Amino acid sequence: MIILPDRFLRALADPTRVRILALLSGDRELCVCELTEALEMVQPKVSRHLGVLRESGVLLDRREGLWIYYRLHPDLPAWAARAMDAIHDGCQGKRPYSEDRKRLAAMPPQGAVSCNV
Amino acid sequence: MIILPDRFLRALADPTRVRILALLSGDRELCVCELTEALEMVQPKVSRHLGVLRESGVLLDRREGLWIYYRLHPDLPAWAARAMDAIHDGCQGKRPYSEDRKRLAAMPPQGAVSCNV
DNA sequence: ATAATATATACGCGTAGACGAATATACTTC
DNA sequence: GAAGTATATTCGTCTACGCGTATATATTAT
Repeated sequence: MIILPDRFLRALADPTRVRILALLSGDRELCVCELTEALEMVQPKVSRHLGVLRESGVLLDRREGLWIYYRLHPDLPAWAARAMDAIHDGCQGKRPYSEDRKRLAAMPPQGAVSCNV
Repeated sequence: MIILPDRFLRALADPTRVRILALLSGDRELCVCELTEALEMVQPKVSRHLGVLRESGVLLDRREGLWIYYRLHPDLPAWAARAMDAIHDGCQGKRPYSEDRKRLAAMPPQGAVSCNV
């Protein structure tokens, strides 16, 4: 899928989606329930935003059993990857992104427990 | 003004604003009527979008007589400047950005004629 | 002061999009 | 196949926002 600047930037134009991307930056791969818990949001809300990012080509998903893992799309054009990197930097040490990371880090390793969604 | 990723990305979430930024990238400084003509849009529309970009801290304006010149805000944090650069790359050679540039290049030098807005 | 030019703002309208709640789908296990 | 778990989608509602048109503001020139 060809991703144009227009479409790409539209996809990033929501606070929740920026938080999701901040969590997925740096080659992380997370399942929906991990995101849901780290962001402290209800699952349908997270899924909807993931859907927007997926359909605009920013994220790629992969199913593994019951879980669906999301990560930055590996075929992102170079300019988009650079932009994501810059944004990732911009989120460093700022709220609510650092709190999200903290919550994520405090979670038991994936698969250890069932989701409580 | 402190510009957060959230706010920054919101400001870029419109096709017209991306076109404006593509024209202002690379240390260009343009007045409203130049942008209006290059984008082939009515003046109030351009002014409104410039206002959004100005109020979110992405652009800085400077008055010189009747004209008001806009440019990328020189105090943009490093991450935001990098993001702008990446986006600029993403616009290279694509429509409608290259057409906008072409129209801009074809215009008589600024100040040579009065605006026909 | 008046006119002319460049830019900004106000107003009313229509649409896109975000939300909560409910429900549907997909997969696994028993 | 029935139950349980993870994720996605639908629906109705509400708000944010972009648009066109008209008008206001600011500056310069006569």
